[in-house]
Amino acid sequence: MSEPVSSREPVSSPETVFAPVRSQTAFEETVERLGTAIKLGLLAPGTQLPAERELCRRLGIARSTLRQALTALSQSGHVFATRGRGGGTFVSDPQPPADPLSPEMLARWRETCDQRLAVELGVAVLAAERASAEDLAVLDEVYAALEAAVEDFAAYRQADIRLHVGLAEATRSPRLVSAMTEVQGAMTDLIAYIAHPPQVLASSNAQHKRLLAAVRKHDPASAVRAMAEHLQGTEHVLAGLLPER
Amino acid sequence: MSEPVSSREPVSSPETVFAPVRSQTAFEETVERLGTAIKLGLLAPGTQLPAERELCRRLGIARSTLRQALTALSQSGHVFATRGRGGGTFVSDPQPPADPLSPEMLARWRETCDQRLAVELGVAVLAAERASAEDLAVLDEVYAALEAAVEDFAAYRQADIRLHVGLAEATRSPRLVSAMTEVQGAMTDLIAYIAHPPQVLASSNAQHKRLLAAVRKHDPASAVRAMAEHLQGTEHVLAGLLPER
DNA sequence: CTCGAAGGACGGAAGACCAAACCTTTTCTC
DNA sequence: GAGAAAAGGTTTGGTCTTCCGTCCTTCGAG
Repeated sequence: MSEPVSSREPVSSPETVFAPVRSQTAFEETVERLGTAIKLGLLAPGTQLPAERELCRRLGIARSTLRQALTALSQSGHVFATRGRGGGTFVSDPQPPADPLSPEMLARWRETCDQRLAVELGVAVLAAERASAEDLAVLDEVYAALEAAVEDFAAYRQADIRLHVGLAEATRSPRLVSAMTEVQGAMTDLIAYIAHPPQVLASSNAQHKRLLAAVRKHDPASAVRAMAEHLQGTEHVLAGLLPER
Repeated sequence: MSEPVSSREPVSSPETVFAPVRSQTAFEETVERLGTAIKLGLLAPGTQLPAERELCRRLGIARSTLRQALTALSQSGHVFATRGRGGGTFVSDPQPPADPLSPEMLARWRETCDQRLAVELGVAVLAAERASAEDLAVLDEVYAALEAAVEDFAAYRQADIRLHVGLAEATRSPRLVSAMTEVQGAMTDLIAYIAHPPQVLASSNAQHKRLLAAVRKHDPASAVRAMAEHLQGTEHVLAGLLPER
């Protein structure tokens, strides 16, 4: 080497590189996955889960591990199981009350919003590029449910999640779908205890409407604008109620 | 129940909910983390890693587990270790040639681009909102290195990564930083074997310039536009050379 | 020459996960 | 009504990963 290369010092961020490596166990991840799917209503109350022997095969884990997770979810009241032929594991109805959100969750709320911003903007662009007619038909249905639910926050949030997850599915990108469900799960924990008067939900719906219109026109730029505005709404609400940083 | 509720059927996507749960071991995750940090140049050749006893503490894993990872990285030629006082583990210089990308990686290249789109758009918006004067100074430096490297793809790619990771750091959101490094690692694998003539790099730099200008003006909308255009460039190149789906 | 800091090696304990059975309960079918 | 079938519930044993602690080896600084 004739000459020292310009920048050989560590340019940045060994903090991120050497940050703790958190290895979630299969048990934990299963509880998380099924739990959020239930909390988000992706698995509606009353739904029957696949039989244990098939579910563990689909999840790629041992049956004993799956049973650990199901036992945990059953003890927390999210599912219940009945024995015998025709039995099975079912999503509880009604669901148990949400547990209070953890302090560390609350401390990192802005990071959660940042993550959501990324996922939602990406989804907005790709959904606008790729949504098919069938996708749009489904989304229109969900939007109708959304308009019908401005008076009932629980139902509204339910439909809201279905809309956003539906958009993610329209991108045909499994990773974005799971990223969306994950981030919506985190957002639900944050949003749960915040009052949402009907007029807020109505204005939120106006944004939904413009978002869907942009997707229908296959106009990614407009979709991004509508989505960004939509997200800013909830972020401002949170910023007003939660401690900064 | 007096009346069946409107939509109680599973609305969508049990496929995603019941998708296989991959449980990465601590060993694998450590190899991944350190390996990509090295491949991306976040840990430059010649850099000394922290001592094993400290590094395992920072990573939150046992020393034996860390040593497994270091042994793997040493056998693949990415690092080497010297014993005795003043010794340590160092990033190799030069680095071993990149191994050919796996077929499953190649098959999912579009998903990787989708993920990148989300991360980069989110970073573009938040960096435009939050970048400080110091952040911009660093980014300007990196941009200068970028302009000086249009003739040398390896150096260019190196600086390119530093720019994008630098933007992520400007968001002050650790999750976005790690998401960025992860996705850049995946992109590097895809990009490695594709010819990049100087004029392509130059036009790419024009987009970088507009991106930085938008960030400097704290104009998220422009930043998103510049970033989107920038990403489309590489995506079109890949689409031309890689099999669809 | 000695001390200390670094990598290197071993061995046991604990826990997560898996695999393959077998048991119990319930219901459907003949 | 008897039995088959389908579901959850239980037990056992084994493998693999990870952790923890201890000790060894090397070699530069003082």
